[in-house]
Amino acid sequence: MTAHAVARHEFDTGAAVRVGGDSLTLGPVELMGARIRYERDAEIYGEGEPAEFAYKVISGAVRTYKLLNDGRRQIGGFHLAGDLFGLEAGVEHRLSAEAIGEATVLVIRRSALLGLAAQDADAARALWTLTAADLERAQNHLLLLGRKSACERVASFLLDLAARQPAAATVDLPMSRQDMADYLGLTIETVSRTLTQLQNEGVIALPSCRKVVFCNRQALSRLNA
Amino acid sequence: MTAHAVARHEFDTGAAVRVGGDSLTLGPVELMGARIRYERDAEIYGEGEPAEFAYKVISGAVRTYKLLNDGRRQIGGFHLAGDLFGLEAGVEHRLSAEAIGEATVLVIRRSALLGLAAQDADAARALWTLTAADLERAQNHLLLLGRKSACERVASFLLDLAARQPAAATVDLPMSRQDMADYLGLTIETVSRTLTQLQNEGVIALPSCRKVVFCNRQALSRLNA
DNA sequence: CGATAATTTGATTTTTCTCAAGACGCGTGG
DNA sequence: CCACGCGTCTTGAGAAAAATCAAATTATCG
Repeated sequence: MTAHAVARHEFDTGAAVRVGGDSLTLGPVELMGARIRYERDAEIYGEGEPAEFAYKVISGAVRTYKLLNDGRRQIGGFHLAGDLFGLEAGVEHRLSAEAIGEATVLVIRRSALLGLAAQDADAARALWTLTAADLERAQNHLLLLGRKSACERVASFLLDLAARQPAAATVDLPMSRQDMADYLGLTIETVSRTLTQLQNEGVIALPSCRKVVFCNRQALSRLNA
Repeated sequence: MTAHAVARHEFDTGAAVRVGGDSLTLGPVELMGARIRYERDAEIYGEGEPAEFAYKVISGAVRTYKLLNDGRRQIGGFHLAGDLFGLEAGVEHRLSAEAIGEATVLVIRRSALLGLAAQDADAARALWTLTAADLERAQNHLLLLGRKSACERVASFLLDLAARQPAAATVDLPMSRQDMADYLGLTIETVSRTLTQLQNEGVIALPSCRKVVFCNRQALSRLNA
């Protein structure tokens, strides 16, 4: 597939729209979006709001989540540089989104995507495929929350994060223990204790609380079940 | 929307394809599928198998699930009469599917749907929307598994099931306690105890272990959080 | 350097799981 | 029609996992 096809049909707008660079001519102009910078914990959109835009992380990280009426939170996913989020088939956002630390995102008008999909079958297929990828992630997450132990959840999480980060030496945790807990269906104390336990077992090292080094990836994979 | 539009664009093949009847002329012929009957616990497809078909439940119920290597099971969803399942954007099934009790399903060739989507933007949009609906269900399920108590999980489950069943008087449980447990991320004992507890509190009645009567729907809704 | 927030650790409680036994339901065959 | 056997469901007691409450330690930021 050509670079142009990628830009048009997989909405890899990061490649198409090297905003700040000089390649604005690549990709259809409708896909251009403004770059927006959000500060730590800033809301990007709320659950139930009209889904006027989809987003792509340029730098930083974003969490999407749902709340129960008493404030309990379930984080659906963490979105790192290059990840798309907030794309909806329906008219409203089904989760809320917030910046974790400072984050820059590219904003893409949903109507532009819909218009493109109405014209171009490959584009429509690409939108479907993006949503299907979200679904697959959610289904794996269900297995984690429904059937894995705390230790297995943490191990799965670390491996997943590592697989998504280019730099392989040490994994960076852009999110707090609370965020991890709310993603893993645990408490911060359990997350912390589990990390400590993995460290004591020599499976990982924690040079700082936001950095993880894999000392025994095989042991982690076994825990991944 | 006309009946024809429904058939073409929402893949409501049950309406279009009254197989065994005489209305075979309704709807595009590609959407026709064979009716297949599965017996109790029969596998319809397995995780990782090529997704040659999508399915629609005609009668009975179907469970879709994932397994961990040691046999732990997470049920992703229960599919009742009228529900579509097994539709994939990618080339393989991401969960396994089995009949719960005896079930009849309509089989729809995936290539027919893809072909239609390639021709017809509305059809393509409908496929996307179906996958998005699955995603929404999965996201609500994540909140349930990650953050709700056993009692809240059971209450949510019963309300969800009731909302999907036409007959409002008593809710029918087509699945075993084990199936419920594997959907709710609990054990059969906890499910059973929770149902008993709700009965003792006067919130539900259990005329038989597969039937539930709501005695206090408001109390259930409160538990739904 | 100090204040504040985040993380870790400890003690205890709660929830849910596990193991075990008994009850119930259902189909089969006498 | 009833007895039996088998699978499912319920109930109980105890154990385990994770949550909660609390305090101490460490990191972060001005």
